[in-house]
Amino acid sequence: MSDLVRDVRVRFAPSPTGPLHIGGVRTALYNYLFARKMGGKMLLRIEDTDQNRFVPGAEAYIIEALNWVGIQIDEGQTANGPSGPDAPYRQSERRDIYQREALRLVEEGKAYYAFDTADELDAMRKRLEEANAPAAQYNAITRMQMRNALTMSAADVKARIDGGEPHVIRLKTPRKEEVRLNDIVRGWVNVHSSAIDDKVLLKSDGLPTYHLANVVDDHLMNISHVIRGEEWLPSAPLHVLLYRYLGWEATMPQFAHLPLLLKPEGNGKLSKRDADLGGFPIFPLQWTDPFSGTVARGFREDGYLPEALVNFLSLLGWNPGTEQELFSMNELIEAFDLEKIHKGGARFDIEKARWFNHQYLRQRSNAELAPAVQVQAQAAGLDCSPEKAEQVVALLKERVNFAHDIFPEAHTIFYAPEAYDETIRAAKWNDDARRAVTVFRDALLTYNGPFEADAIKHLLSDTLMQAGIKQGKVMQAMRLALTGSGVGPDLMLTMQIVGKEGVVARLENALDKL
RNA sequence: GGCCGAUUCGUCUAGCGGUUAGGACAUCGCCCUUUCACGGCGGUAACACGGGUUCGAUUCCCGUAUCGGUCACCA
Repeated sequence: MSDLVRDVRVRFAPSPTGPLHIGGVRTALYNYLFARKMGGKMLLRIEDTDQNRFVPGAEAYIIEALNWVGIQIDEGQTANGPSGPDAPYRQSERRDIYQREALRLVEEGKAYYAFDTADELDAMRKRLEEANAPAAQYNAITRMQMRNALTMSAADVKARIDGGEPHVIRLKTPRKEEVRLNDIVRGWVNVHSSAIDDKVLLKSDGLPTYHLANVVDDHLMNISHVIRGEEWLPSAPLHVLLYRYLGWEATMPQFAHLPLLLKPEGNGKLSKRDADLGGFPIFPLQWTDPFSGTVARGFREDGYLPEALVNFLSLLGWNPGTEQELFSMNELIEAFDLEKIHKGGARFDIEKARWFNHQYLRQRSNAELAPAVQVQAQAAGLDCSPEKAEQVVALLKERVNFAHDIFPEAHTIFYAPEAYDETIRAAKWNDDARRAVTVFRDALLTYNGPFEADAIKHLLSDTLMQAGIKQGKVMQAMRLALTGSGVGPDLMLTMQIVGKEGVVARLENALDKL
């Protein structure tokens, strides 16, 4: 580790093989929080070195998803193309660079050409397994039985390459060497080089594998910290070795391997299947698979607010050590600290995400939420003014977790009751109740004041008092008459929104049917 | 299986040798309220196990168990 003060530069480097997994979103978030906290830069690099797994639309999806959650990219691939001094940012467009470095390793004797076919590799692994070898790998021992530059003459190798025979470049992993790595999250990790095999660096299609590409790019892009998922921990020592062989160890980035997101229950890491089973999303945005047409739900489409998702995700694997639970993005940036990232995996509990959504939903203004109600009302063929929508929001937003739950919750406002709750009717509908509804209706008929909750409340209590009826005894019945239900939001406000004519009509209908 | 890593309430977590082991979600109860919800208050609930080290271990070390990751010309 260097004591040199180095500009913080981090990258999020997803592979465009489909929609971004929620764990990837968290990785991106942690990178972003750290970059902002340190006054550094956040890069987005597209790791598309596997042509077979390329999925159209995936890159655009990733960019849109990051944008939606509020992660700003300083350099890298954007919706408008590459932006920054190290372009291009798609690895498929940087193949010359990787080839150059791979060749350099070959020339320096740190890597070598290999010509083994897939079948030959399979046979080798099978043989080793049957021989009960601890691990079936292509390494310092087995490579001498394979078809590569170490077992062939230079002339033979050259002839094969010149003749166009498919070949890869493999790392010549040292036989005995302790590789150490000081991970910010996990501390020192030691791995013996015998556990690292002769990984393919450059594939036969001329593109690099992840290992080569990420090391080369992180170096060239001056990445100071590699913050990535724990699934990379086992290959981190290999990357250290690569930095060393490429002569870049002095400026090697620091590593921080993040704990995984686990299934809500049971064993294993969080998968799409868990999401489907649990009825919740696992992708930030809805995704339509371009091949099958299958649609996967997204947090955004499911009604989650981006700030809620961010807050929820931020606390899955990290905690500032205070008892604060609600954090804006800026507060997260302020509080974020790589040292406080946990080591253990975190189970994904959607209940908590819902609670966060509730918290942020209630912070949104009525005007912001009103359109959601209007759209649903109109879709249901109802007339709903912006003013009415706002009133409905004001009345109900604290009762729900999602904006789209407001309209259904407002059912008793938009629709006069067609049926009445039988239990409440049996318990509360009596002579006093009928009389209360009658006198209130009569009072309403002659009432000319403003039809607002406060005024309605006074009118109601005055009327009931004059009729000698105890208000508490009949309110439940009044609610039944007005809404058909025994439960619901504030009745006076409900009446205000329904309007005087509507209220009178409902009362008369109740008198008729109850 | 080899290698690497992890292990505090059901869940997310605080804790970095001495605490009545704290908070949040969920759950239960009470209060508020004409009802439900929100909100407020309170309750139930955890240091995986076994050895050490120490005056003293949730905390440090070693085992065991369990879980996870990884062992591709995928990332």
